[in-house]
Amino acid sequence: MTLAMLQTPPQSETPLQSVDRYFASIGWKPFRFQRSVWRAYAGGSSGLVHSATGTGKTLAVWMGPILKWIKENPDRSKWNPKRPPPVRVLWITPLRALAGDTEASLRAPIEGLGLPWLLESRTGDSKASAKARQNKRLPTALVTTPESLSLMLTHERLLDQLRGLEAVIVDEWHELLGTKRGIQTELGLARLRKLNPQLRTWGVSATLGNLDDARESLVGVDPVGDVRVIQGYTKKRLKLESLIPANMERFPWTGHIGTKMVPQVAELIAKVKSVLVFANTRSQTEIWYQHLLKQRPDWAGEIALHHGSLDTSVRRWVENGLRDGSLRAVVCTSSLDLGVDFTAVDLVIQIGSPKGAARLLQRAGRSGHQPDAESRLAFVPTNAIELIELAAAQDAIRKGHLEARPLLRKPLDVLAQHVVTIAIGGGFTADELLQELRTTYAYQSLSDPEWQWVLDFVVRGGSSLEAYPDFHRVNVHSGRYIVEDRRRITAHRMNIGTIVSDASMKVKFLKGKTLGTAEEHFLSKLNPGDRFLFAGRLVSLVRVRDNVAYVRRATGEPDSVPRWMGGRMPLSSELSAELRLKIEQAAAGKFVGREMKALRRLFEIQSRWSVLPRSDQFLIERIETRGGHQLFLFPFEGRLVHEGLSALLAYRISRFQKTTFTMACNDYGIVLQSPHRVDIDDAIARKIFSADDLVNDILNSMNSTEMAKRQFRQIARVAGLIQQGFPGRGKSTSHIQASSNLFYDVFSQYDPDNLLLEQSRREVLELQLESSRMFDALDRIERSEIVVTEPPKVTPLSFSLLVDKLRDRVSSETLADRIRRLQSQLEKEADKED
DNA sequence: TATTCCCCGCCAGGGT
Repeated sequence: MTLAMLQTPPQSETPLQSVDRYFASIGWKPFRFQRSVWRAYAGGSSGLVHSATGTGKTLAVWMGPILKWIKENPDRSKWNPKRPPPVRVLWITPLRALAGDTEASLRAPIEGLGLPWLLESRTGDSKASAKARQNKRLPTALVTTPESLSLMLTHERLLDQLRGLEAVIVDEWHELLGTKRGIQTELGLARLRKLNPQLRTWGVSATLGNLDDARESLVGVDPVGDVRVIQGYTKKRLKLESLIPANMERFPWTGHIGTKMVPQVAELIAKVKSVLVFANTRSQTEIWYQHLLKQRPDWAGEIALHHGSLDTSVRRWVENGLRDGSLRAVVCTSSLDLGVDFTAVDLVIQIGSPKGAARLLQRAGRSGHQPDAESRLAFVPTNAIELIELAAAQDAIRKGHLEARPLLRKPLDVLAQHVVTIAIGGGFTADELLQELRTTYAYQSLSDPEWQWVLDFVVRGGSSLEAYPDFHRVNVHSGRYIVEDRRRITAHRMNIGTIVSDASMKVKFLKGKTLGTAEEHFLSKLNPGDRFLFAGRLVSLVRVRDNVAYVRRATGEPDSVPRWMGGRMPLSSELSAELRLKIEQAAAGKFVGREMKALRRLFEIQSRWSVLPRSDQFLIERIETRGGHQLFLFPFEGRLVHEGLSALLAYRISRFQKTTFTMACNDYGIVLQSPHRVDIDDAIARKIFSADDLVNDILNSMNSTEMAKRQFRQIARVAGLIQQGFPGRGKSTSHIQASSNLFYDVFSQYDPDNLLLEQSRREVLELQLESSRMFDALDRIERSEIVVTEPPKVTPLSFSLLVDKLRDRVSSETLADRIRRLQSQLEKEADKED
């Protein structure tokens, strides 16, 4: 920072001139959109700014309040850095790690303009003393997380200060949108607006498919002043390319690791200064890291790993290495999708399916992280078919068909938590709070009975927990809801938040260094002495004690790579739709782009042996193998939908054809295998693809109770039925699952109308099974021409499904059926021997 | 014709 910048602006300067001078000092000329944001802000508007990452949105929004303040305090001789103004701006960011970085980038203009503002952050990482100090007097601008905002609302004495807040800015709003964290943020924003009805709300977001939802949920249903949606810098240059396998003919039709591409990827990495290598899974990053090192042993120390199971200290070290340019490449999961400005990264490599166009765009934006720099992404297929996905993603991006983030519908678990939060932070009366809640987009349609139910739930535990004082969390005194018990207040504060972690154990060296965490599930299957790859090292298990797995370095080959559970990322519906169009183009003989040209031979095999379906066709392939009769169906709707569909179809067919099915699915299709030949024409005639009665049939076809119970664990946690204990020292998940099952059973039996039960069933349908997408898929299939082929061999499209099925058996047949069938086979064998 | 399954958050008020 130059000396000139550290001076306060000359008295003669207008605020805008001061800001221009600041921008000039960092070598930028403000973009037109940035000035639009300032104008909107000065005019008292709220708004949402969206564009690709690395295009100056943060500064655009931040400068609004700064300009306004300079204008209101023109007498610069009175700017006294020792007496910073009271709190004025709250900046909310979804990542703890981002809070520090954000603070640094917001600080630059404060110092550059010589403002007397105090800027601080407050997250779970902050020292208790800092929080205590802030509780007495908040800084002029505070960077925090949604959870920490919630926590602040439990401190009554903070509320008075927050009344003086002029602006609240939510960064990376797309990241929170459509999640319970986003809902928690909405509730916090409503509270802040209640404290100061004139509050301006601004959001910063990547471009996404449902900007209207993003805007409305950000500002609430009755915003003060008008609301602008401002498109940021649009000229961000983007270069997407695929690494085409050197020998496409020999490139596997299936598989998801893609190590055949290691030499080509290493060559690419060698050509540039620093690279982010994104993989879809943590185990994949471990495998690729090892293979890259094997390919280039001289890169030891220059390449690193980054994923969510690694210890924080390791991750910070890696992030710093990227920042200062000392690392050549980092193999990571979406742990590096957000945050941390790596201006040094000049290439992003994506290994395997990007799953969605918006995600690909976001990742590409991690390179060339400056408005005038070009983002470069190289896609590395792990199997031949995947090349279609990049072709499809390019089309989706070009057409602006980016994924929408569907909003959640008034989840009552989050609401129950928030109500207790408000009761702690000074209390409320029922009508008053209801009015406030209905100003949020999420709860605008909250009905009176629902509201009564929530109040009843936090006051006396609902109708089934009345006998247990532990669940009488809120007291009512002459119409005012408050929490008096200090222990209960602390317990609530420790459990604020909507993220429910999986069961995991620390992994440590015997000497004490922590490597990270791994799933209980994975570690429990290992025996002492078993070798596995973890945190980029080969280690062997020594023992497990007190929820810690102790390991030592090992040599040789790994026996296994940890498989972390976790969400399954299905292909987005937008990308699926583009993919069906690409296949249709191929069917018409159009092969545009390097990816499609490379796939030409594969597509020709597919059409020779079977058919390449047009987008108004639905392909079913029937093949007989040693394993039995196989039906391959290709909705191209993503894994989650296919899981639901496969169970649904098996259920519907078995209602009128007596057979049992073994099923498997991937992002493209479904395979149903049966010991008997299924009369598919009959099945189609009997409307197995009908969307009628879908929900009932889904619930009957799957173990929906078990799914609901698992979903209920999260709901019970968020709603405050289960305390997970001190942060970082959570109770084991098996313990939490056990108590959550208990609640589930008690409610089912004694309180069947409990709205949290209803919520868990709904979340299973909407979130786990994507039932609305399933509905759309069936609707589309019903309108399509159904093409049934009998290929002579397993086709390129079917092949990976066949392999998946061998690996991952999901059977619809009961144990008894299976035993009977095995028995009859054995009898046949015996007959032959006779 | 090998291997699959992201990420994120979180307490603490009273004496010198």
